[in-house]
Amino acid sequence: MHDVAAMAGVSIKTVSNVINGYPYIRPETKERVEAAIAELGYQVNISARNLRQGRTGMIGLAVPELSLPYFAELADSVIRAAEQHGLIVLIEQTNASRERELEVLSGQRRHLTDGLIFSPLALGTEDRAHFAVDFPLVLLGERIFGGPADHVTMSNVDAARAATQHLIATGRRRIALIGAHEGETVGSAALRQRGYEQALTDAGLPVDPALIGEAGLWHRSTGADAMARMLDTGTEIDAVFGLNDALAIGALHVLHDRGVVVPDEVAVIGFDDIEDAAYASPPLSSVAPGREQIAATAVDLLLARVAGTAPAEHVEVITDFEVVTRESTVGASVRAGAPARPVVA
Amino acid sequence: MHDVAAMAGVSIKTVSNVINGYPYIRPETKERVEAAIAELGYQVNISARNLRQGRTGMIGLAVPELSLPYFAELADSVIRAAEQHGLIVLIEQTNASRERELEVLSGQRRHLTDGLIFSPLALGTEDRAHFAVDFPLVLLGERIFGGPADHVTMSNVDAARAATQHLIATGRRRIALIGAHEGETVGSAALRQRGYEQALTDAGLPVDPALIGEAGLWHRSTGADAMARMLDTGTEIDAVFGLNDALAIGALHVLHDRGVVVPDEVAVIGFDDIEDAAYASPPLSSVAPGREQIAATAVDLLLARVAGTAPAEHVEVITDFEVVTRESTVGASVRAGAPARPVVA
DNA sequence: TTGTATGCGTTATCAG
DNA sequence: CTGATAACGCATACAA
Repeated sequence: MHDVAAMAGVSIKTVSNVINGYPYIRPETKERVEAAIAELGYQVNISARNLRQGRTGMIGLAVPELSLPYFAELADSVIRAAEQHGLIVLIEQTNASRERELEVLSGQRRHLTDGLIFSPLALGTEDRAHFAVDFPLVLLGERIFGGPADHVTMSNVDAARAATQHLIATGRRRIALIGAHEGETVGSAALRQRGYEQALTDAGLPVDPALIGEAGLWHRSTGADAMARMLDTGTEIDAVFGLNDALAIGALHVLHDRGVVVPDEVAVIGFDDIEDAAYASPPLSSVAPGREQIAATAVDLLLARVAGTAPAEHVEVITDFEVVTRESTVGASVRAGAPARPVVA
Repeated sequence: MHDVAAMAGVSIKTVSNVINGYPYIRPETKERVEAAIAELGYQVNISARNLRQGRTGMIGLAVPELSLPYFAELADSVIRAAEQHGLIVLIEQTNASRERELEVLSGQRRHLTDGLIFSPLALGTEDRAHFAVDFPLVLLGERIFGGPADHVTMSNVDAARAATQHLIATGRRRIALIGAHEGETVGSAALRQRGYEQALTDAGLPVDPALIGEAGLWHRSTGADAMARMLDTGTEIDAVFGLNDALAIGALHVLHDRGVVVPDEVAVIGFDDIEDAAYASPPLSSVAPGREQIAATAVDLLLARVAGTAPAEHVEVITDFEVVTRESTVGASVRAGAPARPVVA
């Protein structure tokens, strides 16, 4: 910067003014400075600027892991949304470990970012207090802990109910649930299960514990395991509701392996509508949570919090969802009478 | 830091010494300082440290997009590898756009990171000069441009040849290739196609242009399109080699849709061995490129470059690969005689 | 419209 | 072993 000032024959302050677009500056001066900048290939030292301004232009995004397609796609969307505001995203993987999630909140890296978008998975009710942090924080997912922070989510209960209703509407009666978390009451698993049970009850169907498959982590492998266990016990089913698409794809895998025809014998629906879903064999019906909308909203909310323009109380945003029907629930043989296009819930 | 020093009754420099693990420091002093740090909840200001040290503790990772599973999994691995060294990863998405890839190299964000791991896709031979940058850079993928930078890659040619040989070994003769880039000579597409052609020629089989399916972007959708086009022209095939798994999964999707039985009528193999592959229906054979090894090597190489301990000439690392056989090529009916476990190439 | 001087929070130098 | 003090590169209050 000194060199640039010297070359342009101005003071360092003027260089700063030019860089930051200060308006009251003589065109010819500006031109000279810009020429010098180009000539010297000068670039602002962001560390110095950060130190001086106290802001970093970076936001954190903490997710379980990028190898889970849903979070990869979410990260993609968040990065794009942040880019719109000239922000850089710094991704942290928690591996859904309680310890790592607490670390994220304790904010070792807090000084690196202006705020954090956090999708917690492992933290439970007992960790409620940890969410009351003194930096801008937006939570993704249901307002889990009576929320001492802003949060953005779709209604898990409503969406799960809609998915289950879709199965019921296509004639299914013995609907297995894959991905339950026994004993949990506030997480996505519990909420989605609640929606499932509501749909059954509303339709006058019983809630059969034999149809509830546990799966701690929502991976393809755990979905496959849960499906296999259920089939092994001889439980009779005509549909599967995977609490996310990875679970559903795992289930699909096992069904294929056992020679069960989808959807003729068993219909399958997932949740998240990751890109995989559309290309599964058969294509997987799912619930689309409006990923882009979630990402954009979260970034906006976080920025408002950073800028101090957000309301004092914590904000809660509920985003839209959509039940997307594909061959896994509405196969050729069943398709007659069913809508050919995605159904908006 | 001042406050901590005051509370502990020492100078600010001593606090710094304690934080940075300077050895020659009286235990009781250290203890006092640590108590003060805990008491005040003090955390170092990373921006200030960066400014002072000229290093940021962050490295950049530029990939096309995270919604492509291969790059999501790669990012996952790179983040883990970087973590081992106490580094933070900053992900940038190029969308495989030439413009964005050049931007990444022009280094607007250079001062934010100590170095860059870059997986280019759009840049071609004519951009060769842009890779000669004055900051630590490690390229992922084949040494594309006579490499004015370090790079880490597996041998695309060898791996593609091995994949094709596997198809030939299981009795396939009309092997379609999906994902070709017409006219390209240096990118992954060209190299993998070369391996495919070598395998055919070695086996005395003809290289039939009708079997080459173009697909610019390697997405599921483009793979599906290419497969559909080829089937529409009535080209006779008994196997498909997707130049990556997304393409192969797209192809699988179309085959399923047309009622073609995999692998009985047509065998399918992909490339990358993303997690999806194992859970496709049927499970997809693929080439595993040793993702973890690539990530770890790239990070190590970059750090050596940052530390200045790397050799003056540019380094080229070739990583291992493995042909993983699954049901899509070795179905129940064909499996007899074929190895039951992954074959190491 | 432009220049001067100061401090952001650290770490490094060099005495003591 | 510890302390005083000078940078690091920038943005801003204040002057001119």
